[in-house]
Amino acid sequence: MTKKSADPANASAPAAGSAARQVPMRDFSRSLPMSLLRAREAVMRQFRPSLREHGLTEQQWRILRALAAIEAVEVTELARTAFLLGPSLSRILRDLEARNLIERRIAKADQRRSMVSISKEGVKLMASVAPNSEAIYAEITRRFGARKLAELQEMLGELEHSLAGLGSADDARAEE
Amino acid sequence: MTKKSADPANASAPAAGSAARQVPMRDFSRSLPMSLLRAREAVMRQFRPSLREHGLTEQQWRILRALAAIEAVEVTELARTAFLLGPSLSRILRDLEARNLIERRIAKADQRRSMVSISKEGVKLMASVAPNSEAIYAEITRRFGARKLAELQEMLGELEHSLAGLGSADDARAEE
DNA sequence: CCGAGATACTTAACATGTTAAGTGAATGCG
DNA sequence: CGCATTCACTTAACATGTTAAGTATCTCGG
Repeated sequence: MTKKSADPANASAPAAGSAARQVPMRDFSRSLPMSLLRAREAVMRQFRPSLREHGLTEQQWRILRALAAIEAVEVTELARTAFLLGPSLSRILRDLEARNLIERRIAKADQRRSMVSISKEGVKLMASVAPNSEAIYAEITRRFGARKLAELQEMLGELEHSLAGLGSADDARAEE
Repeated sequence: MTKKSADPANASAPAAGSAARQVPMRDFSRSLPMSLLRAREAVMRQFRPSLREHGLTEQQWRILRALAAIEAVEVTELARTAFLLGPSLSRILRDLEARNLIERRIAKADQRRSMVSISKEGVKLMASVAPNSEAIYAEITRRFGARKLAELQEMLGELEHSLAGLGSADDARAEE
């Protein structure tokens, strides 16, 4: 495990065509999406092993947490809360229901909607996971600093807000 | 757009088996992983349509960008640069090679390693995508503010750094 | 009433994330 | 030299992300 071939820092000879040089791009490792991806991965890396011990994925855990705070929700509303796309949620709910961690019933007023709620078993599972999860979060907070953490989340919220309504709604360009 | 706000006619009866609200945790929507996820999604939502028009996924684009800066890399090194796991990279490289966007050859000194490089077609494709991509990035920067963006990325880097070496190496707790 | 359009999901299809196992090639050590 | 280890990937298997269709239900104008 010595050095990995060359050092890519300098040199940077764009090889074949000069097309790449005509459109110079930022150092890709410093792009915002990459920064966000790496930071999130660094955080999730802490939680995954604990969740895995309880047979839960990150998304399943998100759903249970979202359900724990309310009586029942429609699937669409749950998708927004847990930040999952409909198809993902649909699959996960099917599995969680098969494991008896959640319950569903059709809304009486509207046969299209189904109301989802956490089951007693789901609550028990949560109770066995939550302490560990909270401890990990506390350690992260301790390492990074509570104040900085709040600042970071504030900035993330602002970023999200400043991009709201750019590409989310179809801009109806009629450009085809 | 009928409002779905409060109680949709069924008045959400206290529900016989409702087990919610028994495991107190932080408001889950304010957790760090969720903040990071939402922020990243808000950003990527801007890029995906453009990439899609060129038949590229986000990950494929990351790989091409990483390759554009160098002559050739080993797969393992590329995985680190593009922040992809081995198996994902393996599949994507197979597809990119089939599309003639990259090239591969076995390293002479070590038959296990394969050196990957971008092809001329790959460079051409990049040249057709990069301007649009840069424009989007510029717009994001404009909206959020260049200084704040730099600050944010600084903090993300610190977060990543402060968590380095927590759960990455197996802690061999022997706690079971 | 009725049928066109909107809603609330669900399925399908393809691509990636994630972990575990497999394969072939180098290395190190007795 | 022989062979167990380690390495550098690749496959496999399952779960989710992402977009497009499909299905049943509801709403509303005529």
